[in-house]
Amino acid sequence: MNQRILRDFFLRDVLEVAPALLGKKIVRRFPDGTIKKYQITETEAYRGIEDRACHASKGRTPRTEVMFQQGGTVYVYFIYGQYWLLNFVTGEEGDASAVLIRGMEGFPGPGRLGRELQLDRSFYGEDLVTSGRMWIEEGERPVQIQSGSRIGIHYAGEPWVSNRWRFFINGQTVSARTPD
DNA sequence: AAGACGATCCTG
DNA sequence: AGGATCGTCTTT
Repeated sequence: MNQRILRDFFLRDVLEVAPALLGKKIVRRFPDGTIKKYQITETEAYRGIEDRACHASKGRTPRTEVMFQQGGTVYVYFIYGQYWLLNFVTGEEGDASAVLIRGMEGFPGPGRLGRELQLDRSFYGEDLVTSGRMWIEEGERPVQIQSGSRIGIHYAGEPWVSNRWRFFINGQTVSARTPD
């Protein structure tokens, strides 16, 4: 039941992992020792260097470096001077794909969940399979999964802006803007 | 060295 | 509708 998700889960195509994460729980052990679990409600897939919306499409830089590691690695980045966004690397080493965690129960929105989880630079490169402060556990299987286009990537152009690579659980609060 | 901008959120 | 706020990348 409270079973940690292991490496194999993450070593698949990001388009399999992103919807499969819905309903699973992010488990966070905070610095004071308390442990909280949050059900994942919304995700987005970013699929390697060819995906113009994916940060890895800019190549290997200090920022994108961990995206090229094996699945199960955490990729966090700081944006708009305020928010740490949470991503899980997927696939084999070199695939450079990742899932953006866009919402979790009670905390819709990637910025808000990052704040709740008290993310910071130190999570860059964290391993979800071995970490003692953040990992993933099994959860409820979603009744229905919906999809839509990804948010905030207008610059990417076709087909990337139109690919329905955002996934969310039916009935859950989702990101602002029309859930086409 | 300087400028532009972003996988966001909050306020008015 | 617009401001906050700063790391990263691009351009000089």
